[in-house]
Amino acid sequence: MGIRLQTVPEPKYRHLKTVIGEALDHEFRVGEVLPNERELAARFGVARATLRQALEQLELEGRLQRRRGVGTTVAPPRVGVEVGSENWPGAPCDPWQARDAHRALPPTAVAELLGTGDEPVHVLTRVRLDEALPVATELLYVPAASVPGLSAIDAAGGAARARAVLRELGHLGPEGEDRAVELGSAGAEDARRLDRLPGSPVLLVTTRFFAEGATAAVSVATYRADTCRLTFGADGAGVEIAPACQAS
Amino acid sequence: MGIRLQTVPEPKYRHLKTVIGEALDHEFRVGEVLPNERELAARFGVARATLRQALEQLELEGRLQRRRGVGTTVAPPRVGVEVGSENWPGAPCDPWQARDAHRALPPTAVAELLGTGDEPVHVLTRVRLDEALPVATELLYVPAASVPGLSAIDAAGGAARARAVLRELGHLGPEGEDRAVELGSAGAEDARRLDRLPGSPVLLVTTRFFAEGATAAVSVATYRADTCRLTFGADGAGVEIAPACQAS
DNA sequence: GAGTGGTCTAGACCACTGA
DNA sequence: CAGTGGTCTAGACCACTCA
Repeated sequence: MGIRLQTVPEPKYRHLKTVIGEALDHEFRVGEVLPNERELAARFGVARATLRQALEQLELEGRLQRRRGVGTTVAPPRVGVEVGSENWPGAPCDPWQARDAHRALPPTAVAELLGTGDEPVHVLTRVRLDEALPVATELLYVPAASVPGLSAIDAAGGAARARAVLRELGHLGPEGEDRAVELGSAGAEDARRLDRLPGSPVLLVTTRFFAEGATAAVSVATYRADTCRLTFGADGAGVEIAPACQAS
Repeated sequence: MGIRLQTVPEPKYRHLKTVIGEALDHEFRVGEVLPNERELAARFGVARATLRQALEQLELEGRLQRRRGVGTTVAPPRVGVEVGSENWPGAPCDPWQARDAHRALPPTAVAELLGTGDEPVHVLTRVRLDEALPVATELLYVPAASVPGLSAIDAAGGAARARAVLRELGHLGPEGEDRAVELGSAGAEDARRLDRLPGSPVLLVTTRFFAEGATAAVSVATYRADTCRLTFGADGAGVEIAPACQAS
């Protein structure tokens, strides 16, 4: 029989994806709105569910943006977000904005990384913006031992306390960090903060910060997978690194 | 009206996801097969499509594994794959296996990174295995200028030629690298090599390798998002890095 | 209130796996 | 071959946005 090039016909939704994808490249501009789903489905002669399967994949790839009640628009290229040489929490260039702080027991997975048994830790909630749009949310777990200068029970709550913890963290001698990236889906809380629906795909970045021979903090950051490209700066010579951090 | 805690009921599929997710934690072991989709849908009193929405998200999170003709099984924890201190292509610890090599025009995006205008480059196809299972595929683009020792038109094809290119690359003086991670979906080719369906979510890792003041090569690697957690080794003191690479 | 995408149903048939 | 997940249909209603 020779080589089997196309034993089985390509599923409709995949063909649709190709066709629409090409149309996006040639016939649409960034921000332009597509015809609505019922219209598109009719035009291609498929059920709406089938069309949606194609649109979902294009959205996953960051080519489309869909918003309930509004419509489907052509997405801009993903923004590069520097993660690799992310600054130590509390350092002047730290791109995160503190929102809140409280004390709580970390999830067991985090507790293991921190090596603090059943002790409660500081939990900071932070947000990372790009052009005023949220691109990530973060939970930063800081053991009490990492911020000895902080009065154990401080009445200051919320953002003010968060900044106090960060200030103390900034005084430690950074010794490096450790990172893992994996795919996840946004929980209800994260989805709200990222202005997405729960279940949207996100990139989960877990970072361990080391100082003075111990794990000083663990960060679990949730980046919008549709709009973000995580970048890890060059660690060699001859290449420009982001220059000085700008005040903002 | 006070605080609105639950204005709208949670969608069924999301509730299903929670319920099944908890069941996975408590009542199933890794590798165990779940009842089939029709059975589960009936048991939960929902349409099969609704059930599938829940299963899809659980699969996205790496908690389930579904295979046509076989069934749905509980997935093992994701494997950590070291990416950060990935060795220079052709170095002795390089975790990739060369499969093929040919000369071709790179995609325009890659051509821009390489800075080789319209010139064809070497394109190596490589695979990365973990425990004998493929976790990633890669296209490595190597400009002719990076491998001057290679006879321009060498009759040796396939894996042999790929190894020749890598050998030459290994002679360069590495000056660092540059990396970006984003979400994508597997193309037909990648899907086949990764033993997944086309369109499955993947982590796209684009790496620039620098040597002698120029971009020596660009790698576009496609990691299975369901089974992989990309790790970026510590760059500080006091933390163990992967020891010597074992011959394999 | 009109129009959008999001959820859901109850079917059907197909492609693939493994016994 | 029987049983699995994958694709597809033609509807329906809901939640949300914005004029």
